[in-house]
Amino acid sequence: MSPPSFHDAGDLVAVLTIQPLDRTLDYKAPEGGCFAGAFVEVPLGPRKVMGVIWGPGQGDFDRARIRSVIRVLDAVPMRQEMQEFLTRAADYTLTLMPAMLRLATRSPGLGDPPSMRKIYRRGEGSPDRDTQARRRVLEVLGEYGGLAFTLGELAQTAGVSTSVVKGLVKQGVVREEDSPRDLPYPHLDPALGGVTLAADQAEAAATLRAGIRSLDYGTTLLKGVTGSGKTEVYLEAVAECLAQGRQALVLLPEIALTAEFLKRVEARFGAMPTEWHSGVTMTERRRAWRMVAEGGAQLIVGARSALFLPFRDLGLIVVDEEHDTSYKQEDGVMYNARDMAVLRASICSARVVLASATPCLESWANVETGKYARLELTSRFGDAELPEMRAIDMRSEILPSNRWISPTLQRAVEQRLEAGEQALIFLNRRGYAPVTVCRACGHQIGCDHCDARMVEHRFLKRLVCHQCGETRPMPTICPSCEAEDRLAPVGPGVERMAEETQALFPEARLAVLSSDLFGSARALKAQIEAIAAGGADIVIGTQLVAKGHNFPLLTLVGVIDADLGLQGSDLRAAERTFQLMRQVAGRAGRAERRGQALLQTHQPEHPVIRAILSGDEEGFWRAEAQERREAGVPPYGRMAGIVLSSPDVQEVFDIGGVLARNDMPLRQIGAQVYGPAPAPIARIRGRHRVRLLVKAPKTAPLQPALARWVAQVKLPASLRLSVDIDPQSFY
DNA sequence: AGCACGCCGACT
DNA sequence: GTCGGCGTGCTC
Repeated sequence: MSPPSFHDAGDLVAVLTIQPLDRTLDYKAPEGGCFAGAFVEVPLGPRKVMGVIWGPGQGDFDRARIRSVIRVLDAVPMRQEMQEFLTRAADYTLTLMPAMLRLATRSPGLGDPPSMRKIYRRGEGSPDRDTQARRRVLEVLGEYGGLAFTLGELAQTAGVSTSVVKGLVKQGVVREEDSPRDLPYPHLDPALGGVTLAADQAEAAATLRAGIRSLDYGTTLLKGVTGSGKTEVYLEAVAECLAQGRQALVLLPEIALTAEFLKRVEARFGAMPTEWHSGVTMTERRRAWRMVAEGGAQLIVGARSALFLPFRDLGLIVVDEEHDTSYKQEDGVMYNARDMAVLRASICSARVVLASATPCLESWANVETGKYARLELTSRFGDAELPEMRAIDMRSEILPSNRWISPTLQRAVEQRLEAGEQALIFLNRRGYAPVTVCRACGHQIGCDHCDARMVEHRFLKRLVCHQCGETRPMPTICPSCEAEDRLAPVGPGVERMAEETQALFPEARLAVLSSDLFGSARALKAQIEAIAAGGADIVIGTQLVAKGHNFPLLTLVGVIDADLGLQGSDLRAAERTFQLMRQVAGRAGRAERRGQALLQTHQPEHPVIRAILSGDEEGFWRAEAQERREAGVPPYGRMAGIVLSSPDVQEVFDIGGVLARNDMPLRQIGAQVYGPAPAPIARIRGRHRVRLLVKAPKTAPLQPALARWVAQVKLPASLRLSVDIDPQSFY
């Protein structure tokens, strides 16, 4: 079915632009006509903007004032399924269409003609004078029969200067041609051998392969403990998808994980896949975007934004570590990549594999209702067992003040060091100390722009606001009472744990893994590899270490504060703690040696801690599901967060109050409003923030009701309103 | 998002 | 009388 075309004189087209208007605008079709989906440039007021031909014109605007599309851009037109995906994603997240369109056009130079470069290949005849340098150039060209080189490549391979090549070009012996700079990616061979799969892996892989062959939509939760070989299994699904000639997408929660994954893909398919994330250069990004559209990229590995790439024929989306909270975009367009993956796949008849050792409750619930299929891998690869889990009851440990490593944990670390093994000290808190307090007046140093405390980073010798990123040098004088040298760190962060660990084990080699200590993903990756190779005795890390890195020598995990995530009244606190603790514990004992995880806790009888220790996963989820069902919260009810922000405190509370009082549209669908209350961070970058929460029954049409509700109130220009469907966290 | 239009305070 | 503050509204 070809897209509608607009080729007659006087044809009107509706154009969706990337300007934040909540509707399309009519234009006259360009000279030479256009098809629906074409990327175009249109005049808008005094400017030219990019847009997409969305369909036939509405015809509700004064014809005399309608202007013409300026030109059709040289890019593969947007497919109908992408239009549908963007529309439905916008409806779901209550986002204006132009914002969705911007997500789908994140390619540099989208409108430019294909960028060209000079390439060199064998021409006719032989050179006038035969020199050694010239002969080498021709040898190289002969050796790689017919292959083209860039000037630099050719000169370097032949070991001559570029002027030799230029000389040969002049005589026509070497031919110079223009070639598009954006070339297809190397071919991945799905038939190339993988590793031998264990019985349960092979069975799961066969099921996934059959799903791919169905050419129909379907989502499968692939659950397997750390080390059970989920990656090998879903790579089989990728292989089947590539064999069908369709494209595959693998989403990873963390850029730092891509390097390791790329290597595994190369080992499995004989070439590197296409990368897409914030660390990819502009040129590579342009090539990737074009090749995804043209079909010159078979497998894309990337961050959540890769969901909006212009796939030609997408057959499979893998969401690795599907429970990971970083899949939820929290600013700009607020979407959950896991849910959007399912939506996208359902539109283009693709399969989805959600892989995790600790799936989120939403996915469990979807399995239960039959929306998702479930596959489980039980055996750990190489017969490694799950670590032994034990609590250290901090109420009976004797510790000096400002110390956090209990004698019990200290002894355990000692034993591992003596055995030549690695230990991990885990604390999910960056920096040196979370609070800096003045001993003279009790003042706690806070950020000037946010209602958050400044965190001391001794490594940087600065105070850092973890909310807005604002930093300032570590003061020596209390900003409140001006007492000198009375500022003291309170509480532990990883940097402080490193200090304590070094004092306890002066001989040990330490490595600190915290996201803020690395300038680049590359530096982090190098450090991780060094640790894996035995370059450290004790690793001290934040949740960064929980994310799927392999440390084969690591046999002990000590969790400094297992209660940390249980504080606050966050709906998902229990779930998060359970997942994080299990993942961190999963770092221990991968190969031959069984690992041990020790959890320092003040409440060993807390149901979550007990569930973690007993390993009764099903029991934990059953209890958690029961509680949420009773409370009518996700996944058994629906929620939305509305954040109002303004430089004026009075204004946010006033408007928040007005919204709360005019809740008729919500009451009509059986929903309730809570608030307004100060948002979790009551002030960010000088803007005061107020939050309202909406709770609705599972089947209620929440989004249209929210839209009607918000539309009742006239918002002042200084006030910003953002709607977050399915918020991840709320206090 | 830009950018113009438009209605009220301190200046040549 | 005019220049310019940024609140409000439009862009096919």
